Amino acid sequence: MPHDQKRERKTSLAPLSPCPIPDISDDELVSISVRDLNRTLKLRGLTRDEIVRMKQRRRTLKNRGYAASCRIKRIEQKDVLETEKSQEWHDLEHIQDENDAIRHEIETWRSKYESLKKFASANKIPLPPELETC
Amino acid sequence: MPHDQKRERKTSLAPLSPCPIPDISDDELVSISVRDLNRTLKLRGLTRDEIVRMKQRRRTLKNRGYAASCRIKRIEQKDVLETEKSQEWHDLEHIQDENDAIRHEIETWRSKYESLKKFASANKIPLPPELETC
DNA sequence: GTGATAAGTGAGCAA
DNA sequence: TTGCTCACTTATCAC
Repeated sequence: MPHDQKRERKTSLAPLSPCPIPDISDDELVSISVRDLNRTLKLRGLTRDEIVRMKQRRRTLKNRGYAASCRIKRIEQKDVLETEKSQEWHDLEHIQDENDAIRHEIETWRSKYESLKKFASANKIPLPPELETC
Repeated sequence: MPHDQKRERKTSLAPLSPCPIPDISDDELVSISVRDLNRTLKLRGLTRDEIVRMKQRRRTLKNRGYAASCRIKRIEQKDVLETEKSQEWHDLEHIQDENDAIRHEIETWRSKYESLKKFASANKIPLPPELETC
């Protein structure tokens, strides 16, 4: 069995840099605007180093999300390709059937024509040259 | 321009654990057998900790290779899908043309048949009922 | 232990 | 700064 389930980290994510502001969750940190983040950081009186680490933490969290979208996108594109391929296969099959039906129809008309020719011939009915073709 | 060149790490890879045996290259480390590795490690009299680190380094290097194959495989599979899709498209186009040609052929035979019918009708030639169809 | 793959990290490009 | 994607690391899973 090639492992079907969606895999999930059992370990807590790398701690990143320890968060200097415990009451800002990761979710908040990534969604807050830069402007608001700066204001908050300033209000809390964080050191420059702490600020840098918060910025980096934010970037990392964002990257985590980008990576996820990137993987999802890849899977979807593959899915689209497979769907289109399958659709084309059905189209091909359909047109193939149609083709067979048409070939059969040709045979019908050709046969009708032959019958008339045979009838003419059997009854010694002369046909004009342009109708003698074939 | 969406960046076409094959990307390459500019930074030296994560140093992993500092290599306790400078004269074993990464290439050698991944290709050597476990048996030989153990022998070498023992001969050099490495500490247990150093041995563990060497083992981990080996595993990481191997994983690096696996990841590369995995990426290549993914790209190739996508390539196969696209190639097949393109092939199917050509097939479809081809059979479509064929279809048109056959439809045209039907018209030819039907027309010949009609001409004979018209000839019969114009010359007051009675046809047996089974040839009157259509 | 080996190989494969999902998720996460960091670098570099593009906008 | 943001979003994406590549190469890489790590955790897991199957064998």
